Amino acid sequence: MTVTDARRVARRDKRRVILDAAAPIFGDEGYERASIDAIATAAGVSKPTIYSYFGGKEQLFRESVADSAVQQNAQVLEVIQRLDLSAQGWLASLRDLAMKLTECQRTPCAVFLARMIAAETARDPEVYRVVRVKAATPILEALAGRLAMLGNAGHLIVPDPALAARQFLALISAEIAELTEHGTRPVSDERVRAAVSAGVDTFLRAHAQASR
Amino acid sequence: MTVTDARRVARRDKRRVILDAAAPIFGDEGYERASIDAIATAAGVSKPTIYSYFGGKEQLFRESVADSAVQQNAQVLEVIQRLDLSAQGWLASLRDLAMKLTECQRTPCAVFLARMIAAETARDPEVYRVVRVKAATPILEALAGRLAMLGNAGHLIVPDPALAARQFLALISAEIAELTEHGTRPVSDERVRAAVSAGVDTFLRAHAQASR
Amino acid sequence: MTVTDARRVARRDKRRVILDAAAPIFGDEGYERASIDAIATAAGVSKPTIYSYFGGKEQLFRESVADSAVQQNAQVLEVIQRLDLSAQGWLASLRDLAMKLTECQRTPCAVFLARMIAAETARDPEVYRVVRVKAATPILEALAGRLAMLGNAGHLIVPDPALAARQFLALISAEIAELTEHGTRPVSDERVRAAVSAGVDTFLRAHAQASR
Amino acid sequence: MTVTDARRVARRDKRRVILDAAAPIFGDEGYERASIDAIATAAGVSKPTIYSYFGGKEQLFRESVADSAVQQNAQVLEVIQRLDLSAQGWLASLRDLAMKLTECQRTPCAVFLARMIAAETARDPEVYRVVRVKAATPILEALAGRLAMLGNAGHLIVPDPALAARQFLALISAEIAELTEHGTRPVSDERVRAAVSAGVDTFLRAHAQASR
DNA sequence: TATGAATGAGATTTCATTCAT
DNA sequence: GATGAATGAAATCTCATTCAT
Repeated sequence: MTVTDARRVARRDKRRVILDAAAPIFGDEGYERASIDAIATAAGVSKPTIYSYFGGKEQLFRESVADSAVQQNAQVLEVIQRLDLSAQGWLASLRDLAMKLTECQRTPCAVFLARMIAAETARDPEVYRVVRVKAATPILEALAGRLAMLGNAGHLIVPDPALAARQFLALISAEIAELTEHGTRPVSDERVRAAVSAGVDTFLRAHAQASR
Repeated sequence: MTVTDARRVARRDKRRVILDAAAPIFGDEGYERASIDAIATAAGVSKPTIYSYFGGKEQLFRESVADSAVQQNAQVLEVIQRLDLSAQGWLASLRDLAMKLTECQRTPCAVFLARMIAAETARDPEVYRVVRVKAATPILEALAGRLAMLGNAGHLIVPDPALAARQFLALISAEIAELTEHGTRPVSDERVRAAVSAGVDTFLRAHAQASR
Repeated sequence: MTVTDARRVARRDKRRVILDAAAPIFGDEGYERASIDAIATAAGVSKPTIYSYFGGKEQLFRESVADSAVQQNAQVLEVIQRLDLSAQGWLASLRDLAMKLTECQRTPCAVFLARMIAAETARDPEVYRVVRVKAATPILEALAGRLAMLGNAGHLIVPDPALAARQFLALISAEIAELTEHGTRPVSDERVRAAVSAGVDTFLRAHAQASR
Repeated sequence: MTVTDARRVARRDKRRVILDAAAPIFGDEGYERASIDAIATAAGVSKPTIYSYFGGKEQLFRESVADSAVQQNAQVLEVIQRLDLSAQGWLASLRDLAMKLTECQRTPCAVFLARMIAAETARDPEVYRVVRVKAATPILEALAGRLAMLGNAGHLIVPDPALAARQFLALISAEIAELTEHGTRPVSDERVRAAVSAGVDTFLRAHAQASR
């Protein structure tokens, strides 16, 4: 490995350290309240270092959002790909998928993304766009694909898989915000499971085969 | 009318003027970026006047949220109460209700509330709570009541009206965020109508009578 | 009593009420920190009333100082006039006078005056001047007169009574500031008495007749 | 000298510059009227620099008082240590000491301290305490020690040196406040000398050997 | 390259003072 | 004559950003 390579790796490492420090602070405080000072301290670097790596607060923020979106995407895609399509297993596996997706949504990373989209998209539409490109769309497409497979296999009626995917996500989280008081109250897994299940039930009823 | 009454009215009017000026600024800029200066200028009063009426930025913000929640509640409740329960009318009226609710959700007032809940609840959980008490819960209960009536009338199967209400709202807005790119892009009524309709369709399929 | 007279009395009463409210607030907070609002509330009147009676904060302050000086003067003069000049009584009476003067110095009114002179004379020399005219000089002259009488009576040697008066006051308070930590600590009468007595002793030694 | 050392020196220098700028402004204006802006301008630095060095107005004030107390202490201790104890010299030297102490008391630094104690101790008792620890007590002890030496040498009768020290200071300044109208009027050295001398005379009479 | 030091700009908040009733 | 309401001006303090080492 050459000296230059070593430097490039060091750079990448420090980028990672800064991004990992930035996300929870942006997530907890919001864009405005989050101070570069706090991020620098948390990352164990000095402020000018952050400026040299990212250029400014806004850019750091965007990269932080994009980075979280990528992480979120990877996590969720893996979950989706595990859906069992077999005749015996698909139903239980779909319920399981719903729970796993809900867990992913309650990850600090996902909470951060959701908050930033809601809070900062009006100020900077790029925030929404980057999350859509790096997470929302791939996730929806993957989920739509899997639901289509369930349709093809004759387990469900899925005339519009993309729509079904969106509705699936909407239904399984329909009760979550109220249940957790927007993330300000801890809730037992039991109750989360019940809420998610109710969403899956409705989804299944809406897409059931006539015979069922 | 006595002098005191006149003063009380003047006070109330000025409160209104300030609240009306504050909501869009908080909504556009978020709590931190919104400056008292800007709100004062928009309201046509001086900064100290705002402090004398509301005590401080945080209190003004809370009152602004509460005020918007009350307005939102009034608007939505009126829409819900217009649901036609008759055998011939209920289906078209339910579709119409879904559209009207969606319109209410895209009102500046509702956009403001949604953004503030997402952005500021982590900082101040009271934000979520006041909106729940003054808007979310009454709206859900009213909607649940109406859906129950549709159940009683034999038009739909509604074993859990409160759940059905939440899912109804979730389904009709499942596609809206993506469609409008989180409110950053204008969208034709046509496309909104299609998105809402798809949600209603799914809801109906999930709650259909066996005979249908 | 005519209507006009009644009004004049009412005016004087309200002046008194305001002055009585102002002195402790100025005394506790200092000129800058004391707010007209607080004084108005304490006096049970509105701010504009204070402005109509006194013209402004600075004038209210000056009148408050002058008023306290007059009160202080009256109190102290009465104490001084009670000095017993008789051969048997003068010594005990002088000790008693020293204690009474010290008590007068620890009165809220006197503490207020002392603080205001030290704190505000640099900003407004008139503060010192008015206290000197209305309190310090009359008090010193009265005390000097009494000490001269003790000299004439042959009890003490007092070649310069005015100087002796100043030194008497200086000596009896030489230990007080340290003892009370500048008024921030309560101290037993016992210890105050001892400190004052030590001052009187020194004074007596310095002005003793040869025979003593 | 390393880079770190150079920085540490630079920091210390800038601290000094700020403290030197702050003392006269606090002294002239008092705590409340003194503005950080004015101090920053006088020191030739920006406001945030002051905040980074001292944390806030209150802390800057305390450090300013402590710093002045240390300076005052150094100055006065040096004067006291010069007291000549020899049989031929002590009397003239004591008179000289009294004058020098009076000059020290009229220094801007001492005026600042006296004013701040009187004006701000009620708000923050720490002000008095720090001055006592860093200046008043050491000075009194040093003076008491010297007076005790005069007693040991048989020049004066000094049964309680600490008390004698306090009274000495009280007597030599008994006339100063009135003479200078609390520092608002310039006074000839001649008159100051006479006032101080009168205090020393009384002190000497009170502590004279029987033979004298 | 990385950093300690410094700052310009702007935020909230307070207060003495005046106006209109 | 007395007051509720309103405001201009100024205070403290914070922060993103840059410079010099």
